[in-house]
Amino acid sequence: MSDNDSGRAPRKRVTIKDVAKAADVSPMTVSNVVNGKHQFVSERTRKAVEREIARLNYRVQHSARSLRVSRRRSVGMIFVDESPSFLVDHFNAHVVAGLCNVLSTADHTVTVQGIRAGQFNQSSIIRNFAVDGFCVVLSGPPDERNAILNSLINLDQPLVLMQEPIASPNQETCIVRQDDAGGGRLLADHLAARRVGTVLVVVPSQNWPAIDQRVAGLREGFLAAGGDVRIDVVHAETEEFDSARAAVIGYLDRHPLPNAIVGGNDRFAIAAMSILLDRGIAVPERVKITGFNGFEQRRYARPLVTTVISSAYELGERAGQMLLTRFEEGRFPTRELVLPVYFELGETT
Amino acid sequence: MSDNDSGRAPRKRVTIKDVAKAADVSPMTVSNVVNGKHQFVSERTRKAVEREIARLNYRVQHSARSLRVSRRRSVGMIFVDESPSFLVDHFNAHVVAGLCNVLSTADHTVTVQGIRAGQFNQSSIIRNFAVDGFCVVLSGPPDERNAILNSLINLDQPLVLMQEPIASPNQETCIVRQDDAGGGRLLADHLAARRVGTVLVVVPSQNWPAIDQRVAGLREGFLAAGGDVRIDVVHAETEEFDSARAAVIGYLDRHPLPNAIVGGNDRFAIAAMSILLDRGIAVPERVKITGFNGFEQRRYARPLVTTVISSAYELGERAGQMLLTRFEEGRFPTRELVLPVYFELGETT
DNA sequence: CTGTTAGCGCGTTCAA
DNA sequence: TTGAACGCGCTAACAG
Repeated sequence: MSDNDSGRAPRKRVTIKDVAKAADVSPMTVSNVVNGKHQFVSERTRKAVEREIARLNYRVQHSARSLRVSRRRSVGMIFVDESPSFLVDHFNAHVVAGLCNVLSTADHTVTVQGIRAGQFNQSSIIRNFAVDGFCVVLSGPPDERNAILNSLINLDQPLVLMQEPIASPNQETCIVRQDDAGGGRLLADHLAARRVGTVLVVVPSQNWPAIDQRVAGLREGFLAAGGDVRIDVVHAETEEFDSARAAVIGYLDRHPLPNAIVGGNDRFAIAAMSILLDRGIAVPERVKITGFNGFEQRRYARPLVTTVISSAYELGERAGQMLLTRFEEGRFPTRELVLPVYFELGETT
Repeated sequence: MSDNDSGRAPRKRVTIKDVAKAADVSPMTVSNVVNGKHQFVSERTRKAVEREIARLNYRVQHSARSLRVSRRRSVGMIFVDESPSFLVDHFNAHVVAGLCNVLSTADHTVTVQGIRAGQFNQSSIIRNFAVDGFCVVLSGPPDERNAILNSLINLDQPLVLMQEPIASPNQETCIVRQDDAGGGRLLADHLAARRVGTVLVVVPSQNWPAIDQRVAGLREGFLAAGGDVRIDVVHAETEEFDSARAAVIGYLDRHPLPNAIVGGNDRFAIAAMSILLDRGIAVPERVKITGFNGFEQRRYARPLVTTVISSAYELGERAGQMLLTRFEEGRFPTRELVLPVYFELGETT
């Protein structure tokens, strides 16, 4: 392996000084080489320094550099979510992936954390993040979200709020979201054209602003389409598949079959559909079904659900870009960015 | 919002000194309060200091603290994966969630990064991680994995390797994995008992050690069960649903229908099943199907696939615990940890 | 219980 | 093109 690690004694950290000594130059020169300030270093010394860096296996000490330049090259990604498996949601997973990939290209690092709304203020976790900015997905009822938002703002760092329907409250915060309400309207138009008269909407009881927007858009769309549509909403206790199923079963036990079921996301749509199929109710003939998000998992269920496609990965990328330009240019390029969503016809309508 | 942010001038950073001055104590006392060393601080001064901390909105400067104590309280989670959406895989998502939750409880932070095998050594990204240890999921062919492993070892930091079948190469590295081979054997036993004579195994061409283990266990199991089973393996180009479908279609075009199809994970199993259903081939009557992992998404497809359950979340938790005790006690409690897997009967066998 | 001193490793500033 | 001095904010070690 490396040439001289016979013992397991913790080798002393190799510093810029050590490299300087070995290459017989000043520490400053090493620093210039490390940071690519080649204007200040002759080709020959640079080569020599680089050789010593490799030989000694030198790596910069980020805490020292950060302390000096007060820049961490790092952003914190926070999910306020009741579920411990906050990343299992595909939306979240895509956002993180997009964010990470954009930021790592610019040599930045992403620190992830899921946290329950109730613990947010107690927890020192967020305050302990050593980052230059945050990207946050909030959930929970409006007043709780607001309290968290205030804590975040008090951190006094660049902040990207994902999927928040509110306006950016100040210069230091920027909204990145998709047009969820528009998605709801697309679904309403589609269903209205199919003469749907009663709709069941299935959503988690955990309050996600994006899902609220979808439902609001749905209502709005039906209203605009004229016709007299009855919309019932049921709340599943948790985000889980069985929880959504239970909510639908509860509803169906007490109400006539609706003409359509709209899931707050594809998982909920598929859960609802599974019950209809269990009961031999034909989809889409007797009941139409639509979901929301359009991630790959939707392919597992048949018939394929009609949905509205979210660009979650791109949302993450955009958030990353926003933060990067905020870091480089001192301000966000825009206070709000809204990505479009796309209607995707499946076999369930 | 906060009481005095009239201007948008970047407020100067509040340091321990500022708090000390305001509370009329020495910086050291503030430090002791911040770090909970209450033995060294009287109740009264502590209260006073805490009041000033809150009033001035003081937060510790982690780079300074880290520089001083040479401890970052942070770990890096790395996925060597060809897919940019590395977190969309439920296994990975669960691992991250488990790791994050355990570590955040101990006031540690997790930095995530997905990286392509080919870029690993070029990239300065990993070297730039300011962390106390790494948790890594490797993929790719053995020699490539080995090269990466060596780079990682050269970082000279505590290292947890997830899902690697190898033995821990040194004191600083620890293996955390599940018994994938055992899972393969469970599946083989089950299928052998159902008199399966020909098996198609569908795996991604990207080389995941865990999947190799599953297949090896499967072979072993069939061998042990006696009988003369023919096992064919097809490789899907990517990890995607359609890619798996294409691989299965290609196989079926050239071979008679196997008695069973085993997916390297549930997604692959479900993709294979979708083709059989398209063609009106009865599952499980004509072809039996099994998957691997048992995450919730498996519920979307019907019939429900028989599978082997992975405890990915727990794997992440255990990795976190390993690292924490390594940090606190200077050594890993064990060099290898193997979690069991569980057979889960579905409707496809 | 509280204060003082010193220095972690780096990069900026300025002088050579 | 290179070097020396200094200090970023914090805490270990010790002195009071």
